[in-house]
Amino acid sequence: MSKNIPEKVSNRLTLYHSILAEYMEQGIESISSPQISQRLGIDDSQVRKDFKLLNNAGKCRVGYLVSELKDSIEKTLGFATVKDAFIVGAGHLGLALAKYDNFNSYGLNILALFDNDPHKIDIQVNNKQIFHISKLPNLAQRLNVEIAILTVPRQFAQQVADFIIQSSQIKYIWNFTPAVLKVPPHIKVWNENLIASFVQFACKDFE
Amino acid sequence: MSKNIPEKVSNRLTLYHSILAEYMEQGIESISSPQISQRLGIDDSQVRKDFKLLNNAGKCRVGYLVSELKDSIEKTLGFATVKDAFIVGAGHLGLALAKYDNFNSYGLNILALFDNDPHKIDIQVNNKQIFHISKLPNLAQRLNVEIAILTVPRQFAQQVADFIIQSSQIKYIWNFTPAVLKVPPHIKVWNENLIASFVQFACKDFE
DNA sequence: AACAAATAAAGAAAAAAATCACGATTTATT
DNA sequence: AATAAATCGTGATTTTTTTCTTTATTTGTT
Repeated sequence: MSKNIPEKVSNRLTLYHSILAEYMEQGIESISSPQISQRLGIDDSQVRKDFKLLNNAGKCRVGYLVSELKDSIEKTLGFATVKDAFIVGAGHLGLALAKYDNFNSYGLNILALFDNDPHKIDIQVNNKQIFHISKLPNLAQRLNVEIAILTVPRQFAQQVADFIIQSSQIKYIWNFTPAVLKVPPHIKVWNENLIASFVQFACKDFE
Repeated sequence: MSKNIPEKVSNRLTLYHSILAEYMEQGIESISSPQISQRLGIDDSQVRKDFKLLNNAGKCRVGYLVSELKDSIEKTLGFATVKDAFIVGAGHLGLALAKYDNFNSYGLNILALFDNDPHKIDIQVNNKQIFHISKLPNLAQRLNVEIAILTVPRQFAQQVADFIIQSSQIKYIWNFTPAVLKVPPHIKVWNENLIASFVQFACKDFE
């Protein structure tokens, strides 16, 4: 479905999507590639190339239809395909993600949180319950969950990853810890590397 | 200093750095490119090419010296150059970042947090105080802070950005909100786009 | 001492991504 | 009606990034 969209393109598509949502709210019906490119500081032909992948034709001198374009992006990026996930680690970051501004409308459905701190157990966050980590394998199986969002402190990252990998059917780990996890080949890890992100930010723009 | 390192490379360098820190802790003195490449699931010649940018020679049949390599990465990515920053928005995400596992050792020094909720004012988080947002312009000037880390809810993102841009000397915004900010050309925004990140994760690995 | 295996180094080739350039089309303006 | 301006679409070009290939070096083994 969205397999053939390169990473960089899908990154830009989500930014376009956000701008389009804004235009929708304001009742603006069309948008041009230069408008978008200026907002994002990129080349306008880049924007058109990206839109071409969506098979969404624009109109000369007018631009693209906001609602059509927005729908196309949602279809292409699979926002309608719901993927269930658990958050592992109910610290500030875990709670922030549990409350994150409509992850749901992007296809990510967070079902529950897990932690090992007894004080946190059974608390509800944004309608999601916090369970003890020992309940994870059982619940993952019953609810058929394959994605874990790892938000524990760095020093526990590997052991918690080991635990969920060997005791449950979790196959995908979205890793928010700075640790580079060691995992078997059938487990896919996506590193949300905030340090790297900051370094890129810093390298790109400072003199 | 690190201007000429491409984004992708600096991203990988931080991952290498994390692995190297782990090797250091374990007292392992040398590391080979295949070891690293296997851990990260990338090509080994890629690793060597990256290291070549660091001007750090390896030794055939042995590999690279862990400590030398780690130092080189730190120098190249400017971890020693401290950049002061404010966190704007003391919600869960803001607090998570304020407590984040040694941002400091990567050159990011968070001085304080800001919020508009009276209940949060004057609380200390990880030795950093939370101030009312109205104090930001003054403090930014006195402390000479040019970086704001924006962690407010999406619906307030633009107005808060407008406020800090026009009332203070903030020049760089690390934007953790899903909003695509409208800013004047002299302001640099770096989007930490969690939605995009998830989409890439989802597109890359699911069938 | 000779040989085999692992690895770095470096250049070549391939692939991917971004930018440029220009023709075609549409809308607005004179 | 003619002209101008804005914008799309797209092929060509350039740049960047990744992968492949080969050679040389080092270490361990027979």
